[in-house]
Amino acid sequence: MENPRLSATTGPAEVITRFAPSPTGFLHIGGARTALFNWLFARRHGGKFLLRIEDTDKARSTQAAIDAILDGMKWLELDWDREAYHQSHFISRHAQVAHELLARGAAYRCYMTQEELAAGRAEAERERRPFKVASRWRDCSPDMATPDAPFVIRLKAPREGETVIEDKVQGRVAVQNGELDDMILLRSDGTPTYMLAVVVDDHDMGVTHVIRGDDHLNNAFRQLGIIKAMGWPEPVYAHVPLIHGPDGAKMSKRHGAVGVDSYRDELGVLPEALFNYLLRLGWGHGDEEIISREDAVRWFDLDHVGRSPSRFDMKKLENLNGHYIREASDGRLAGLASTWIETLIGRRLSTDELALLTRAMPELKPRAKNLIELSEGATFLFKTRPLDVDERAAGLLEGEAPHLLTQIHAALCALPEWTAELAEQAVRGVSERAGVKLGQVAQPLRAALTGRATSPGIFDVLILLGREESLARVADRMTKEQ
RNA sequence: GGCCCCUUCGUCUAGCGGUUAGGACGUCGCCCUCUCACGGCGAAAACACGGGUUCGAUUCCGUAGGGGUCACCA
Repeated sequence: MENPRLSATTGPAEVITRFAPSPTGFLHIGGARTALFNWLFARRHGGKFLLRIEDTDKARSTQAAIDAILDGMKWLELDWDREAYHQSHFISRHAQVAHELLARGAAYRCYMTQEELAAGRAEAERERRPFKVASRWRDCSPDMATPDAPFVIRLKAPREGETVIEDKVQGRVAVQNGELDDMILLRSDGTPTYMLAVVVDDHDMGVTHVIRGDDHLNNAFRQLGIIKAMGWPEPVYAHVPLIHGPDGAKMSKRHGAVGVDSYRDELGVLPEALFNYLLRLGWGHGDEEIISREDAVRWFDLDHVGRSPSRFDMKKLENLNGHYIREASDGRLAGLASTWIETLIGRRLSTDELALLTRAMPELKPRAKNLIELSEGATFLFKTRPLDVDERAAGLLEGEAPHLLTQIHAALCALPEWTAELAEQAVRGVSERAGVKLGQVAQPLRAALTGRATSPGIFDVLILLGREESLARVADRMTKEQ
């Protein structure tokens, strides 16, 4: 369906979207998706994507939180246009609009006290009916007010009729105006409320499309009251459903990782994987699953954003992450993994070791679905003898193993050249002579070389470790001569 | 509780009155194979329920279930 306001628009109106997080912690995974959708929509239409930090709640806003949000945005490469705005810089403008509304008779000074409000709520509670503020100051003439008493400025909300939003995601949503009460625009200390601030800022910034979480849909009706009273153009709204945890409730701390920083720093997720995952959570483009940034910008639209909330699925994110790890360059992955490896082995990696890690990447990559697994799979390269051996590897080194390893050692020692092909011939030769399957020989060899029961292909391991180190590790597990 | 929104495989989704209801993750089986992965092939798996319109409904209405929101927070 067409939005009448849009079709009435003449000229090439530039699309302007925004992401307006409140800096009370990290960049929330849900916020990241909201930011992503806004970014995509703006880029898709050649418009602007703005960032505005909603820091008017000074008690809860911190610089660290602001930094965390900017950091997360940069990591996901969601670049914004112009500077990062701070809502707190505009409070006098907000107050100005509140007074303009007052002058227009669209708002009024309300001298109700906290006690009166509390009493009203208690009464509503007792009568089991919803509480709506009904201020007796609404229709008073201004001179009746007690000049020195503290007051708030409330919007004179319409009481008849209904307010309608043609939401790009939710469709037509209507609410009876009787449901809306006179919300506060300016607090008794003169500071603006969120409801006023967003509307004023969005208008001043020229925001054309408000794409945000579903949890703001109810707010939109009240915000529209301000917009109409000021005679400003209504933005196009798109309220996207929230991301839920596996249990179906709004994503929160108890669901584990909610900040994008923990996906990067604790779960070893690549930004392109999270980008792709978040994009597909609540939006689809036919059967496409692996979607590049370029295609995302080319394809993104609001029409295909789903109307129902979606559950966060770590398994699918990891699958995507595995895909992007396999796609990533060996050098980049080595750089990323080195940090984890260094904490695993308790020391820094040398330049040579970083080069070795890069060389090993083609064998390591397909075996990891996050950077942690990638790093753990690489540690055998950097361990020092005698190797620590895990339980399963220890089992592989029992019985006939030392005897077989002695033969392997002899065969490998005899190699004229240290190549995977020759090593394979040698090891196969040992298994044939011993009359056992290759696995019977390869597994003890793997345990001796890596201390683990799983690793990259054993002949690749031999090459990566090199002749000297390989032979020494095998020798450590051979039959001990008496 | 009032108001608002939602409902296709376990999960993310495609579908826009007629399809053997498609894909992906996950699960299971097989293949590949020196282990684990990767990769390949295949399987099980969904339109919440009840009505109504229609020759026909995953589109309409109720019910149920889920979610969101109800501050001098944002």
